[in-house]
Amino acid sequence: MAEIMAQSDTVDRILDAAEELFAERGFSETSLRMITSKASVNLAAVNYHFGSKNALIQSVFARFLTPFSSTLEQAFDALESDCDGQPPTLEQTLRALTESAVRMPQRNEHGISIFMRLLGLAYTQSQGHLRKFLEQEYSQPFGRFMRLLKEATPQLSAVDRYWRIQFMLGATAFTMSSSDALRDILQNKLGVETTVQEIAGRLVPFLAAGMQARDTVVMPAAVKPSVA
Amino acid sequence: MAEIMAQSDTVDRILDAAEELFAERGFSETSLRMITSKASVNLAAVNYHFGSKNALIQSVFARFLTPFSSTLEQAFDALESDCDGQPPTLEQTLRALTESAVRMPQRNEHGISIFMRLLGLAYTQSQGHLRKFLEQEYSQPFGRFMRLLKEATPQLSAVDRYWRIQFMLGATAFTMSSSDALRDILQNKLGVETTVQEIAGRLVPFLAAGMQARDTVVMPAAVKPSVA
DNA sequence: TGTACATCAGTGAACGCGCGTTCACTGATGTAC
DNA sequence: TGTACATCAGTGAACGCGCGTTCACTGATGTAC
Repeated sequence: MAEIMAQSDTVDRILDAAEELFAERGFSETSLRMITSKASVNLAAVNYHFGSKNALIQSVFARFLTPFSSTLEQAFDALESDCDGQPPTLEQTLRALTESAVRMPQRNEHGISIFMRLLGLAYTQSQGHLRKFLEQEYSQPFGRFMRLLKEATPQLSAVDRYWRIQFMLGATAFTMSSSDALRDILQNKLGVETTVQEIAGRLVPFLAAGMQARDTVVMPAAVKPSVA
Repeated sequence: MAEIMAQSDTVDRILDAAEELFAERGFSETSLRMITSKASVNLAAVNYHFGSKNALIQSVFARFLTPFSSTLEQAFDALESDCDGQPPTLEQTLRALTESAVRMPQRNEHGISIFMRLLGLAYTQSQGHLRKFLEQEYSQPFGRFMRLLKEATPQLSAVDRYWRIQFMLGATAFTMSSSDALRDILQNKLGVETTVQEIAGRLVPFLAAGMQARDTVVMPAAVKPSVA
C-alpha cells in the first residue's frame, strides 16, 4: 500500500498542496491538476500514490486528525484524572478541546486555520465518503467528547442537548471554516489583529453560555404547537 | 429581459427543480442536466431564460429573499414602533427574524427547510458571484438587522460583538443547512419529531445567551498573549 | 378579412473544455545466483 | 564480481465523460396594413 510506506518527498508535497487548496476552495472545486501543478509533481502521481481523489482527501484528513485525536485523548485523560471522580465542567471540556487543537505541532503558521477550515468543510460539503471515513476512524475520541458533554450538562434533556450540540458545532465549524476571511474583514474595518487562539478564546464562553441557557422555548404565534 | 417578464410555466418549473436540487446537493454538485430533467424541460431552456447557471442560482435566491426581506422590514417596523423610542431587546430582534422566516408564504411543506438550507449554503460554499449579488441586493435589511443587534448589546465592544455575530450566524446557517438530516437522526435515535419552528425556538435562547455571555477570554497557556 | 412579417418560447444537436483516471513506459535501485 | 531479473517511483499522453454553453431551427402567436 503506497499510502502507508515510508514517505517520499512527492507524497508530502502532494498532501501539502492538496491541504492548502482544499482549505481555500473546497473539495470539488479543487482539481487534481491544480494540486499537482502547485506541488510541482506529475498529474498521474496522485493516483499512483493515493489511488483516487477521494482517497487523497481522506489522507489529508488522516494526516492531521490522527495526531490530533491522540493529543485529545491525552488531554481528556489529564482532565479526568485532575477531577478525580467528578465530571469536568463544560468550560473545562471545551477548553481541553480547543487547547489540544491549538497546541498541535504545526507544519507552518497557517496550520491551525487550515486544520479548522478543513474540519468546517468536512461538515459542510456533502462528501459522503469523507463522513463515513471520519466516523469509522475517529469514533472513539468523538464519542468520548460527547460523553463528557453529557456529564457536564445533566440538567438538559437529551433532545435539548442534542440540538445545542449541533448549535455549538455549527458556530465552531462555520467560524473556523471562514476564519481567515473574517480576520481580514475585522482588520480592515476595525484595524484589529486576531489570532486563531483568540477566536477560540472568544468562542468558548459563547458556546458555554449558549449550552447552559435557561430554556424558554416558545412556539411562534402563527403555528399550532405540537404536543411534546 | 426574459427573467422579469410574465412567468411562463417553464421558468417556474426550472426554479422549483433548481431550488430543491441546490438545497440537496449544493451548487457546483448540481448540473443543469439534473435540473432540466427534474423539471421536464429542455436543457437549453436554462440558458434561454436565465442566461447562465450563475444567473439561475441568483434567481433562485431572489425568488424567496425578495418577499422575505420586505416581510422582515415590516416586522422590524412593527417592533420599533411597539418599543417606541427605546431599542428592542436581543430576543425580540432575533424572534422578529425567525418569525418572519417561518411566516413566509411557502410553496410547499419543505419550503422553510429549503430556504434555510440555501441560506446556509450561500454562506458556506465559495460562490463569489452569489455573495456579491446578495450584498448588493439585500444590504438594507441586513444592515438594519446589524444596527438592531448593536443597539440591543451596548455592553459589548465592537470586536466582541463582531465575533459573536459570526458565531450566531454560524450556528444558524450550519444548523439550518443540515436541518433535514439532523431531524432524521433525532427521530431515529430518540423517536422525536421536530419542526423547523421548534428548531428556531430552540436556537433563539441559545444565541441570546451566547451573545450576552459574560466575557472571560483567557489565552491558552502555551501561547504568548498578544497585547489587546 | 387576408397576407406578410416580427416576436418569442422552446428544441435538438453539437461545441469545446476540463475533469479523474488509465496505461504503457522509463530509469534507478535492490536482490539472487 | 558480474549478470539477469524484480521492484518501485515517477512520467507523458491519451482515454472517455459530463459539463456549461451555443446555434440554427421550429412553430405558435401577435401586429401592421
